[in-house]
Amino acid sequence: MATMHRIQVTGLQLFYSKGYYNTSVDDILKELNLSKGAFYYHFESKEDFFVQIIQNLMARKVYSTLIEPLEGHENPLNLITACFDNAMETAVHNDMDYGCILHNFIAEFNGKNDVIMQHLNEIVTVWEVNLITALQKGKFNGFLDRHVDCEAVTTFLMSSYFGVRTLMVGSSPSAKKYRFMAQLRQYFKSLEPKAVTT
Amino acid sequence: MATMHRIQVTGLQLFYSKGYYNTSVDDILKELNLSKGAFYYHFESKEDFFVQIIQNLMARKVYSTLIEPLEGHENPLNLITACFDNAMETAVHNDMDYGCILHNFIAEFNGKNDVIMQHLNEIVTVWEVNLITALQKGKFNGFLDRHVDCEAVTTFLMSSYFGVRTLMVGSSPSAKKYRFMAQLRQYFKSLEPKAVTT
DNA sequence: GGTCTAACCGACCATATGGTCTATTCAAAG
DNA sequence: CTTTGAATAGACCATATGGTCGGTTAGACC
Repeated sequence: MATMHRIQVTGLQLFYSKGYYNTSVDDILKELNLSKGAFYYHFESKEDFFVQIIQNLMARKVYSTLIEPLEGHENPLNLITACFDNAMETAVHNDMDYGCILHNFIAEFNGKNDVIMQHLNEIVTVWEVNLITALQKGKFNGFLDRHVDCEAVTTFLMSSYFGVRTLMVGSSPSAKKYRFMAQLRQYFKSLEPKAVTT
Repeated sequence: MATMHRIQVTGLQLFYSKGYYNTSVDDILKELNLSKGAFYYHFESKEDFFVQIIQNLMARKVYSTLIEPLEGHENPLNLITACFDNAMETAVHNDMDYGCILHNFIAEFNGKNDVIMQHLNEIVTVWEVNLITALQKGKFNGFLDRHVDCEAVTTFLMSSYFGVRTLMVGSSPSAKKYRFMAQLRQYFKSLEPKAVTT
C-alpha cells in the first residue's frame, strides 16, 4: 500500500476516534513511524490532508454503506430498512464505534470551517438525492402512498439515522438499534399506500 | 453578574460555537478582558470548568427547552410536537445556531473523555426518563395505542431530534424544520389507538 | 559508475496552550 | 489605620503544535 494512502487511512482512523482538532499530525506519524517530511511531501497542510481523506475515503465509505444498498427495483422502504439494519449491525459489533463518521465531522466543523464543511455537505447531498430518488421511484411503482412527501421523508430518515448512531455509542447499542428499527418500520408502515377506494 | 458566572456563560458560548478542543482558555478570557489569574482562581482546570458549565448552564437549558414542556395532562404526542416545534423555531431564528448543544458535545466527547461524557449522559438520561414517563402516562390515559413501546419511541424521538438539529445548521433550516415536523406528525399518528373492536 | 529524482528523515522555528506563581488591588473587619 | 483575605493581574514555564527546510536514501535511467 502506497505511503500516501497509508497516511490517509490511519489519519481517518485517528480523526474519527479522537476528533480532528484533538489529533495532531505527529500523532498520526507516530502511529506509522513516519516523519514530518513524509507527511508534508504528500500533503500541503493538515486541512488539505483532511479534504483528501473526505474525498478518497469517506465518500467511498458513505457510498458503499448508505447509497449503494438503495439500488434495485424492490420496495425502497425495504431497501432502506435493510440498509440501516446492516449499517447499525456493523456498528454494534465494532467496539471502536464512535458514531456515523460523516455526521461526527459535520458536528465538529459546523460553523467552524467552511472549506471542510463544503466537502462534507457534498457527500450529504449525494446521499440525500439518492434517498429522494429511491423513494420517488418507489412511489411511482406503487410502494408508497401518493401523498407521501419524499423530500420530507428523506430529511426525517437522515436525521434519525445520524441521531441513533450517536446515541448508540453511549450504552447498549444493540438495544438502541432494535428499538430504533422497530419504530422505523412502524413509521414506514404509515407511508404505505392507503386502501384504494376504486 | 458574578465573575464566575460570566466566565461560564461566555465559556459555553465559545465552546458551543468553536468546539471545546478548539477553544483555548485565553480565547474566553480575551473576550471578557480577564486574566489567567481570575480564571484559575475560580476553576481548577479547563475540564473542571466545563463540567461546571454542564451542570450549571446546559442542564438548565435542556430542562427548560426539552423537559419542562412535557409536563401537563394533555396528549403527550401533542406536548412533544409543540416542544420540538418550539425548540426548532428558536433555532431557525438564531443565526448563531450550531445544532443541539447537548448533542454537539456528546459527538465531540464520545469515546474521548469519559469524565465529561458521564456528565453529559446524565442529562441525556434525565431527558430520556422524562420522555418515557410522559409517553407511558399518555398510554395510560388512552392517547397511545396499547402496543406502543414507549422506550423505543423515546429512542426514535431523541435520535431524530438530535439529527435534525445538526442538519438544520447546513442550509434552509426552516424548510428542514417544516419537513421534519410533518413526518413527526405522520409517525405520531401511527401511534394513536387503533379503532377498538368492542 | 554516474546522474537524477521521488520519497523520506529529523532538526528546527514561531506560536499557542494549559497551568503555576508571585504580586497587586481593594473593600470589609478589627 | 491596620490587617486580612477574596479577587484579579500578568509574567513565566513546559510542552505541544503546524509547518519549514536542508540533507539522506534508494532505485530508475543512461
